[in-house]
Amino acid sequence: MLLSKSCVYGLRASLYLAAREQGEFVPIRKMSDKLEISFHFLTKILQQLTAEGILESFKGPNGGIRLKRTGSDVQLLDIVLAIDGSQLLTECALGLPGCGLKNPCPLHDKWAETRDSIHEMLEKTNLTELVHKGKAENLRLTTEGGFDILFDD
Amino acid sequence: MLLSKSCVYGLRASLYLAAREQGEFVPIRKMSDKLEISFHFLTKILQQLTAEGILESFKGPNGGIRLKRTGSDVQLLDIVLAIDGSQLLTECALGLPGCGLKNPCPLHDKWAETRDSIHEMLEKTNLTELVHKGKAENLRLTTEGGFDILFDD
DNA sequence: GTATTTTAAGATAAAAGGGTCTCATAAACT
DNA sequence: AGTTTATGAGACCCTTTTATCTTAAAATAC
Ligand code: FES
Ligand code: FES
Repeated sequence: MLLSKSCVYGLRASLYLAAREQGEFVPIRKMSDKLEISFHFLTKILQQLTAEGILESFKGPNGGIRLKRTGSDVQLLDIVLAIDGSQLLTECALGLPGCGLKNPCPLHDKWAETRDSIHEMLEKTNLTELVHKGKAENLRLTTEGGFDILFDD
Repeated sequence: MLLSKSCVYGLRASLYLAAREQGEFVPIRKMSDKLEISFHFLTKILQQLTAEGILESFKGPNGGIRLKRTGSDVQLLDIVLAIDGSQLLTECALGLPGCGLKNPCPLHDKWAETRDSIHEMLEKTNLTELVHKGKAENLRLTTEGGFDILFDD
């Protein structure tokens, strides 16, 4: 798989937050219910994103999680790097150490090109952009439900 | 990681075979030594490729493994599909079931495009092509050694 | 200050991927 | 035929990822 499950959950949760009112703290329990992700597992992932300064948390009643920056200021790449790290975008396709530093492998040129296109896609796509699209076309963030599930509280 | 370790080992081994004399059976033990892959693990992977009709095996003394078709007739995609299956090229970037069949996710359009570029790269690259390049520039198939390690018996 | 709501942190368990080992099978040579 | 060389097939183990559970800590409301 391109992205780890943790990373995918992180992306789904971030999109969910970006789709809600800016400034509103959303409890993790609510997110885990809506997005059909295990509460405890999601909690851990959100902790990583909070530690990286992408999300912000608040404890106690009326607490929860929200975006720290605006959705248009968070690129998919930020989330992928925070959770999966940079391996996908730096590693050798044949698993050899030091891609780009040492003598390359036969696949290097072609892979570097493909890898750059992945990098560019992640770097140039922000949350708000996807949320607009998702709202307009009622796309899904979960197995069944459309984007509208985010709003029926 | 884009490709599983098994898949990467399968690719390295296939490149090794394509670089050797067509028709020569190479013992797995020799390959595992040259390519620095565990013998038993490599054996399993090669069995998969043999079952898929990409490689051919022969038991007993002077036996081993060789390509069943010519190197120019084996695309990287064949090996990736045989070992990792088609998930990478068919799955939803957000891990939702039924990408392309059901209502898409917000990332679908962008991911489908990126995914196609991966698909195209794997589909249009054959073993012989990479072997030529590898021989000409003495590229590496292993941590340290160059392509020449394939030939000092 | 006590109860309630919520995140934080860490221990633990289940599942998957990666890797090892053993025995069986086939072919060749003597 | 028996020994040697080699793949085939399966059981087994280790590590990482994924997921769960338990306890702590913080903030609020009363
Ligand atoms: S060295 Fe293999 S992809 Fe760069
Ligand atoms: S539905 Fe998500 S990538 Fe196609």
